[in-house]
Amino acid sequence: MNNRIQELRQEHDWSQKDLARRLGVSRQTVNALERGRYDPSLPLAFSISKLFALAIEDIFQPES
Amino acid sequence: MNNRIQELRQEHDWSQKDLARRLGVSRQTVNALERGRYDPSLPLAFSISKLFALAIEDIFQPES
DNA sequence: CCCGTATGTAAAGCACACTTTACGTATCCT
DNA sequence: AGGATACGTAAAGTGTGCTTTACATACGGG
Repeated sequence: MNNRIQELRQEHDWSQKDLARRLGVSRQTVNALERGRYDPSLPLAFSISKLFALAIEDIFQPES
Repeated sequence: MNNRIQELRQEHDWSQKDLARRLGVSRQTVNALERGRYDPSLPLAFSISKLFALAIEDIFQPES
């Protein structure tokens, strides 16, 4: 699962810490998501989607 | 997180077992999702979304 | 009555999503 | 040089997503 989190975060000039705070998760979680270490839960994916005002499908793309 | 899985499955006249097979998960997983025992992983949410040809947002709605 | 199908649920186990604490490196500013 | 900020990562712990096996109930068709 690829995602555009880092790209979107940088467009907003937010640090990982800033984004983490806005999402209510730890900075390490944001880092892990950006680096593709794991996928977010569905609720967290919705939070990200709402924060960036984009559809989940516009932020996350399944591998194949 | 509410979802319309049962409704969509029934529209297609599929048993939980049928749906599970199409999604590549166990019947118990489909049952648990329909009954709201837990949310699917993001990859599984995408599989469901593709199977029913609907956006994730049209199948899953965050509680608040 | 029996059999097959559909559904709900439980227990045990594994992998992953996420946390806190902590440490390392790089960069920038004074 | 020193301090602040940003990022990457590791280890240990908790809870959840999903599996397999298994059992129970209900229904419909022979």
